[in-house]
Amino acid sequence: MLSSIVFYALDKAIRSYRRMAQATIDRAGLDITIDQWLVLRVLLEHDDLTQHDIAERVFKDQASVARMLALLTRRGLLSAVPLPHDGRRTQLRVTEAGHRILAAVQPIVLQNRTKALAGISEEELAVLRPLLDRIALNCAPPA
Amino acid sequence: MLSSIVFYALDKAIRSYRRMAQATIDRAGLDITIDQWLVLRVLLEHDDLTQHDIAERVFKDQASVARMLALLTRRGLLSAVPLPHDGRRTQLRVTEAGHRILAAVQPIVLQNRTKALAGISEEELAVLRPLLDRIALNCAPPA
DNA sequence: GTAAAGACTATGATATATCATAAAGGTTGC
DNA sequence: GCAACCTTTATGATATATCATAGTCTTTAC
Repeated sequence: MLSSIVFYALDKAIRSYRRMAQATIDRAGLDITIDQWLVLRVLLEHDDLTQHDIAERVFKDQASVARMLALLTRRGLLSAVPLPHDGRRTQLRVTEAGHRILAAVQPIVLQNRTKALAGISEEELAVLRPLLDRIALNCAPPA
Repeated sequence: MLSSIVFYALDKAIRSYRRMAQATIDRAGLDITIDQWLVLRVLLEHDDLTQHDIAERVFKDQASVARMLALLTRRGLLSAVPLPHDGRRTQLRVTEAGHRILAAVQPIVLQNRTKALAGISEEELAVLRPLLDRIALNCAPPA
């Protein structure tokens, strides 16, 4: 049975969470995806990252990050100022509008996490985390 | 920290697995995605499902399933014969080529699972499963 | 029987995932 | 200085995710 396979349950859990999270953001009238939110959050704290660095932090592909940055910039949530010492790169800064939307999304995300973890104890979470890390590690490319 | 959040670890675990799994299939010279494989597997055992039924089983969207079915049919892995008693639907049957690719992928998938779960005990898995199910349930729409 | 309601599939629009690669800039070795 | 190499970004191609909706067919209510 499909349902007996742990990877199926894994996939289902994270997808359920993402759907629920996006729905709550949409319902709040906020025009941003959770992936965009994640990237914007990272940039809030580090404005000197390459696309590759960002991709590593959010565990995405550089190409995906490139397109998300372009989108965020087009939407005015991010500004890209050319860096003087490296003609390839830009300094990425969250704009005023970006800050506003981050602030608006933040409490929603916290609520979502609480909702998603309802009925799960700290001890159980403490078991869960290393297992997930182990799976990721087992599947990581040889480097 | 991003890394301290269980959902991040969840996302990373399943993505790592998917990347690894797809890489092993590609390396074996098999031209199929793991999502297509999943759908094909379901159809192997049930050829009388609607797209909605299939979507539920593989936890995807009906629209995604529609496109995957079109693709699988275009590639000759699936055949769609109109059903006499319902002009909207077709009977979906895995073709000979479909059977061959399923058979070729099967052992790879088993190896991948083993690899991904290396160092994780049965008891740990027994803890993991209900936690994942609980998260999915907590996030499920009100119905 | 027929009109309304419902079920099923297909598709448009937009976003993300992934690989591969092109294009441009930077660094190193000499 | 320059050639070879490396880094960074952008983009093409294809697949999937999601919502919304159109189009078709079936069922239900009456």
